[in-house]
Amino acid sequence: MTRHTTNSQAEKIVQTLKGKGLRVTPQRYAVYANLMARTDHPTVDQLLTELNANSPVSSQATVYASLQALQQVGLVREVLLEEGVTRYDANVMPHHHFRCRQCRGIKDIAWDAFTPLDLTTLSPNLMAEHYEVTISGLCDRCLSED
Amino acid sequence: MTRHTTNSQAEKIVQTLKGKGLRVTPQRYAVYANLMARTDHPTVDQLLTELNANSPVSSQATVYASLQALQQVGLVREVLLEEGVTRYDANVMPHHHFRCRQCRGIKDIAWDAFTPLDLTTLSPNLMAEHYEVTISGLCDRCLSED
DNA sequence: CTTTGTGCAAACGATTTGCAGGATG
DNA sequence: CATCCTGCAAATCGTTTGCACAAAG
Repeated sequence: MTRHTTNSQAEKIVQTLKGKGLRVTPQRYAVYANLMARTDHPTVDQLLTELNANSPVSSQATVYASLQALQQVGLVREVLLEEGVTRYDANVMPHHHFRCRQCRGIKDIAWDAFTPLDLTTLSPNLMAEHYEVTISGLCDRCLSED
Repeated sequence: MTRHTTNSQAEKIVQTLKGKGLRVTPQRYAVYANLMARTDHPTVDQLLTELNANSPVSSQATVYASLQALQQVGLVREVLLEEGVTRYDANVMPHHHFRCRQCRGIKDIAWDAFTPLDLTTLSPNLMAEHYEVTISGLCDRCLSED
């Protein structure tokens, strides 16, 4: 029994990649599986460090390439909430983000946490298609640490 | 009569800078005045190009320094909506952003365009202090150009 | 076996930094 | 006139690219 993924989960990830027309390489698999297993939207550096923590799995350039490939087929997306920091997220369903102003951590907020906004009244000249809310404040951990 | 700013507007900007404890230099003034006069959240490059369009006003390094100084006293803020692109905004009042997925242009959306969201129901463990909405779609120009 | 991915190192672009001379209050 | 700002060039950081070899289907 592996620590983070059962065989059926692994197989599911392989099928997802194949279904999108991506070749399944150990590196690509590792990047996607890691992103799927976490909800903290890591940076490339964090991802790379964790992948290679035990044994070398992927080079930096390949992580970049993998993320680009995954992004192009819509399995992964970028999260931009902070200057100079690009984070990646395997949750491509619409959702909101909470960012702690102290520890800079990020938490997903369920899409239905809010009553849907009415985009039709925005402006007759704009075609609004999608929206997301970015919330800032203090997270549970930083609140209790005061 | 100048094109973009009357003398009283210029004086107001000088007073704003002084009020925040910033020395008023031609470069700093130019950066802030330019940002105040536009609503399109330019990048450093755009800002620099426009400032020096007629006569040399500021170096690149100084624009960066000016923006940093202005940001620290809360007269200017960053807008991050696109990978690798940092934009600057002299409108520090809370407001939302619309981003056109075609021309990549950005429009401000008034704060009261939406009924206020209820942040209290988010989670008992988070202290949500602020939020902003990011909307995407097609802007008026791109809609009519189809 | 053909196509695509990987890893390395060099290249790149945006931002930061060190420092000497110049302007501000 | 003490302090802070400016401009230049070099340094830095994240990301991309060129290319030879390796792996996937």
